[in-house]
Amino acid sequence: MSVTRDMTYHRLVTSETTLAQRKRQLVADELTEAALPLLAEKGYDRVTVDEIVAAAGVSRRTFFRYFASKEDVVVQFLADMGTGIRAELAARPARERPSVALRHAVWVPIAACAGHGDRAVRVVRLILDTPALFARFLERRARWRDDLAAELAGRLGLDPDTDLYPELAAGTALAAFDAVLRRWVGSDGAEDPGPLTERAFAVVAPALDGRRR
Amino acid sequence: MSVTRDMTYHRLVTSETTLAQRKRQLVADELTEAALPLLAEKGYDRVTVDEIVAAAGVSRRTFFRYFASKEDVVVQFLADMGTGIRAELAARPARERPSVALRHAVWVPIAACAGHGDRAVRVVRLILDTPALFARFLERRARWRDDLAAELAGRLGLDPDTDLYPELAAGTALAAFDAVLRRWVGSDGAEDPGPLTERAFAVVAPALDGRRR
DNA sequence: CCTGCCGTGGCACTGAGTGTCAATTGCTTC
DNA sequence: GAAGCAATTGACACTCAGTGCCACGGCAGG
Repeated sequence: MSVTRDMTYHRLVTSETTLAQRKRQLVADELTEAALPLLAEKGYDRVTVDEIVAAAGVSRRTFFRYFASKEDVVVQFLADMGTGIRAELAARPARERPSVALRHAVWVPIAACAGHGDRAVRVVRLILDTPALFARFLERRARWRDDLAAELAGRLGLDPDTDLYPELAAGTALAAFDAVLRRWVGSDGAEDPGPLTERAFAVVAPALDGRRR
Repeated sequence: MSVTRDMTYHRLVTSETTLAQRKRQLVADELTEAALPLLAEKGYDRVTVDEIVAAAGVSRRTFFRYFASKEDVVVQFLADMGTGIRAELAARPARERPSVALRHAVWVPIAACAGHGDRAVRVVRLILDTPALFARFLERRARWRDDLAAELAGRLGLDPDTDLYPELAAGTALAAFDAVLRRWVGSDGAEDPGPLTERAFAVVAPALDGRRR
């Protein structure tokens, strides 16, 4: 990206993020803040990009400099979650049972949702109910699975090309994630996702911890 | 759809499918036959719908009467597979272990792919490598999961609103499906999907057959 | 003051997808 | 065989997402 090259020397480093980066984040937030209420109220495909940019007060062209597609304005926040999940798995103790380590990894995005209350419920519902958004979400999820599988293979010293276990375990853990997410949004955020997650992993754990590889 | 109402009385019923339906299938096949080589060779997003219809000898407008989107010309065949999977699960003996019944259900689309040889390899590779197609594929897959979960709940007498098991089992079985499909296409169709499927379900079975619900 | 850099807006263009209508085809009925 | 009827098709126009290009304006440093 080569965001900043020369500026970095004299100023900041104090805040870990560049001024330009923060300005960029500001505009991106402005866009999403303008978009989400519109999309939630009228429905995804009944809102045009022109309406969004009009509400945000920027030009149409600028929108596509911040988001690669109309879908991304809703879904992009999932991107960094992927790294968060993998990081959590990497941070778990090496000898911890896979079912426990994976449960903590998957808990990262669930906690992020639960922490944002009704706001997150509305966004997730929008995603799950809009085919185009749901498809993008599943695409990201597939990348999460690959990340988790790679991390698992590394932690267990397995060859991911030979052994089916890593991607099966990752896929199974994310199946649990799906179930929890759906229940949670199905209850309008009322049901506590913590016990839900434990119940889901109780069902799935025998496959994750089983000795048969 | 109300395809035919009056005609059905006097003619056919012999072939179980209407003449109009077969004609429709003929045009649809013509389109896919024209599209797949083009897409496989040049890459999905470097082929326009205009090129496809030119190769097939129909108008652009007709294309969209047969396929709701450009993606569907590649992915549509997955739609009927969904019913096939569920039907297979419904046809399995009632007391068969879930891991076995689900393995047979998931074997339906795998066998369909394996039966079509190199042709299927190319299509599946195209789908897995093209983000837009992959996303659509995952969307279908999610519907498979819902179908399987509903069927499982029925067969086991579980309440799908209370019990997490049905959708977890369905999701886990499809995680196995994913792994097998990826290995199979990764080996250019050389690896036998049969043993692969058995290995995958051997890993996953403890969760599918476990008593902890 | 000038100069190079960057973010932005405006504009034109491609390509997917849809509504509408007129022409055509095929099949029934008189 | 001719008129009528339903369904399919092709052509045209239109909306909207997404992209390339260029010109304008602020803002740094010399």
